[in-house]
Amino acid sequence: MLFKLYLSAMAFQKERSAGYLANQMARLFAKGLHERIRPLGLAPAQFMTLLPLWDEDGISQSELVRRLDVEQATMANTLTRMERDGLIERRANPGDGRSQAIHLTPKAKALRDPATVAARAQNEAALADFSEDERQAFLALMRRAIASMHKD
Amino acid sequence: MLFKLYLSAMAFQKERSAGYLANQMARLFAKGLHERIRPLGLAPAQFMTLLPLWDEDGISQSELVRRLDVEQATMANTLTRMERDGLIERRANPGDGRSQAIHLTPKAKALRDPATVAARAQNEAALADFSEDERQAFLALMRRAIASMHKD
DNA sequence: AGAGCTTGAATAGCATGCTATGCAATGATA
DNA sequence: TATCATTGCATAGCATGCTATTCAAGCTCT
Repeated sequence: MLFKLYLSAMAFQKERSAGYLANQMARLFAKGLHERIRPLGLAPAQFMTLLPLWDEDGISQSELVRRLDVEQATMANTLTRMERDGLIERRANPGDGRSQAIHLTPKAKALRDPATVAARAQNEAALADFSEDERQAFLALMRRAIASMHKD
Repeated sequence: MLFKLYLSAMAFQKERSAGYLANQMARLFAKGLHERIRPLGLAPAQFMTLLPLWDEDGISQSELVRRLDVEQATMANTLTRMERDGLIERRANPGDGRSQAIHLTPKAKALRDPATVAARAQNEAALADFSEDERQAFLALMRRAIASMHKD
């Protein structure tokens, strides 16, 4: 197997790299979603942060970090921008002086339907020519890759 | 089909959203790659930018933009950081006073092998439990989603 | 030649993410 | 109870990306 000796010198083809394609795909998803929800005054990370809050208002920042799997500092900054934009309020948590309860404003509550519709439309645009089986397979493969990288 | 009427009000489940999974997957790829190439003094976007340059030294910024599909402003900033880090030089292009030829330093040329090995290792970590067929299918599905979003 | 369009880059400003720190409120334990 | 560890957040600093703007160099066309 002589070719194995030359593996490290072989051209690294980005079109065949899962990481390269994942980056490009994620940027296109974010860009497309941003265009669709910009009229609502939302940015992608704000939409993502609203998802758990629409289901359960008043959870803490640390709970959001757990559910969305981003770093605490990232969430703190996103919440600051959402507060600035009138989407959330940080209220003192009576039970624990360290944590704050994140509450949605009426404005944020009203965005649930249109924002959800926009996000579904973006997913549909990406998977337009996928069959139902292909969609399920694609989601399953992404979940496995995520789980595999999470192990480290 | 009454349920259709309630589609917009249905919970948007992030685990079933291709865009959400793509974002999470891309972040994990970038984080893992960054850890692996940090000892080389490289960041992910710098590695990506080196790929076309290792194949063809001296191309222009606009050519890099075309090959890597990022915005011109993004590339300009990445190149500024790479110049700062001693990876590239911007030289005047004799044929066209507007463009500059991007040339690799010996330091950048020497990083080709170890950086390529690191990137392959990250892809392998993500796809560790994928069969060869699954890997090919995964890459093909990502390329199709990218192409579909590119149409807009 | 001169006006106007096109192209290649830089810069400003902002959103997302990450790591590293620092700090205050809790909790656990000797 | 005094000390130490843990937990919840904020902030600083930086890398990537994007849009919008500006500027200079080339090109076109009359």
